[in-house]
Amino acid sequence: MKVRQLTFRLLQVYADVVRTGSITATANRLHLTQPTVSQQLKRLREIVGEPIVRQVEGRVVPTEVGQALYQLSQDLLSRTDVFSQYLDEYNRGGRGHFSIGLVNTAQYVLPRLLGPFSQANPQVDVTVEIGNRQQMLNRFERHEDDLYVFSHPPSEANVMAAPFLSNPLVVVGPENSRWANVKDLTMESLKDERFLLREPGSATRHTFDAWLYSAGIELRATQQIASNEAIRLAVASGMGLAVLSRHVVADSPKGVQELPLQGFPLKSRWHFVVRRERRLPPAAYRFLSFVQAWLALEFNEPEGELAVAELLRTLDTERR
Amino acid sequence: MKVRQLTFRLLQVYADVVRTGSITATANRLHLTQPTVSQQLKRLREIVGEPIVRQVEGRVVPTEVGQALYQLSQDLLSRTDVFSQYLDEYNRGGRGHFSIGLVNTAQYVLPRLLGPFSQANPQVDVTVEIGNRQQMLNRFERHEDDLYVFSHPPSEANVMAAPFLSNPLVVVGPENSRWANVKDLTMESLKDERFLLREPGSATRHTFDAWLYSAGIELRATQQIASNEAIRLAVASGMGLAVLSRHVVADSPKGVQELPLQGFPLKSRWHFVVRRERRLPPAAYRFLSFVQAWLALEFNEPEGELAVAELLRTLDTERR
DNA sequence: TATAGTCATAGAGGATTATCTATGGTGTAA
DNA sequence: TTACACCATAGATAATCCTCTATGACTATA
Repeated sequence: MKVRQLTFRLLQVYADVVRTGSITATANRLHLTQPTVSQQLKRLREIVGEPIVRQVEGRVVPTEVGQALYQLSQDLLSRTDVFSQYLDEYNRGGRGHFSIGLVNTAQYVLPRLLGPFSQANPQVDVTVEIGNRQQMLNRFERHEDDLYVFSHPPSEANVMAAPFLSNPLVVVGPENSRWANVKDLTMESLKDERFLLREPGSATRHTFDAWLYSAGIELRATQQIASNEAIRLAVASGMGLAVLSRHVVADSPKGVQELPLQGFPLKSRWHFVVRRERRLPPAAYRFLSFVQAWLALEFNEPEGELAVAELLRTLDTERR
Repeated sequence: MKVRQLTFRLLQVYADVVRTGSITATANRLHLTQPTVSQQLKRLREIVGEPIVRQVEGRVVPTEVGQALYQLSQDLLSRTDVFSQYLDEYNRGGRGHFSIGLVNTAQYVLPRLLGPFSQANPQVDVTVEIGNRQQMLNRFERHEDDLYVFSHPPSEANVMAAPFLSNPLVVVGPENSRWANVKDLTMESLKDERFLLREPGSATRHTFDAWLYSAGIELRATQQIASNEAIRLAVASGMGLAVLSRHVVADSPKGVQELPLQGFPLKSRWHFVVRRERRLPPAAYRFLSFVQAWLALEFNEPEGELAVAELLRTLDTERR
């Protein structure tokens, strides 16, 4: 058999001829003329190298080989159909895979979005990558993920960012800290306190450093700890103060409390970041849509909802 | 997905690209140029409507959709391959089906050919139709079978017949018949005996009738019985004499014996009969080849072997 | 035995495909 | 950085395919 020349079209036509038992009927059903169908059959016979139909009492009936061919056709066509359905589902975003890269702090919030999404879309497989800002930037450079969450989006051309959720940075101290009820508390008063800081690659650290710099303040004592969670525990045990995302504290606030420092909370927002040139997997698109709806319902973040909507609109116009 | 335009060739090329991870390598393996393969991929992508490969560190790797497509390709190609193998086997005659129509007497001999053949070709499915001459002629007219065995082939144009086995018709009487040892026994002596005859549609009857007519003899008493077996039993129980194929008697000779009548045995031969315009199934062809060999080995019928060889040769030249 | 329906074949057009050579871009590795 | 390997694109050509109309052959039914 000359497999190379075999076409799915031929199989489709052939299968219909076998079903209807008539060349003319198939021609009508498929909006072709009768000679066209005849010729398709002829070509298929040449490909197979063997007669596949013959006429019996005015009906077109498959030969023995033809029957085997018919079964093959049905088999192949239905499998192709399954794939086609998979494709549709994939394009609808209800199936498939995407990966999302998170900066550390975002891991305290994103599960609240990813959880419901996965529940609603069990066929979607999400890979979550977590690291500090610098690590995520590296992944971003290498195009390793489909979607990123940054506090400060990399300022590159062809990058789109949607600030979807506020990420207030607050100063925290241990429970019953002596600064807790001080009025008009300023950084000046705290500069002799020991501050527990994230490592330099971290976004939280970066933001705080920038603020300190612009305020012209230099800290006396600092200690570097690479995990928000470790910092929270250290603060609780009285090792010092720290600047953390309010979400980190809100998540399990035991042993620490927010201090009412002037100028705080520092405002920052998490951004969804995507590359313009990279085609976003439909599942990721669907996730963004999901987030948009969820923001309004659960997070009361109308601005974020708008930003995501805008992002989706841009993605829409870019992919066709 | 545009299934209509999908080709097996495209899938073959694509599958090879995925396996090798290189367009150039595939081009070499398939004896194509690199741009050709590139374009095939492009076309396949257009058919699928989705990117199917991308480049990662110099290698061509399938996307998520591409992986699903690869699996599909493997699946479809291997199934097609199975069909292709079936086709080969079918053409070799080692697989498939044919039907053979036998006149009654032949059923005493043909099992000795069909049995070994089926044993040697377990994948071949044979339908055996049995009837008297007239019934077989009807089937023959309607093209109902692939192959026939007649004593007297229908004299039609486009019919080929190969006399493959002698079918001597003998006169039989009961064991210890008083005619058994008579010298120079003639029909004249027997014309008062009762003869048990097959029905008029039967070939045996027809041959005997013709012989009687040419010999100018008319029988006194006859009785018609539609089965060779029943006739044999009736003869054994002394109801009369009969003309039967020697094969019928040889098969289980109890209670009857051949009478040494002058002019007997009447010579006749069984013929394989096929229509010229009908393409013989390869399995039937293989059966004829088998018979040819078997005739020499087991039946000592060199003439038959030659006739079958001649038939096969003609069939060979007619089908290409 | 007409007649209507069904299929095969011939001929022709335009569209699509398969394949090539030549060339340019891009990323990898020395 | 340079060189090389690899892939994409453009342009061209011959083959093939798809589809049509026209027509002839066969078959079953009225």
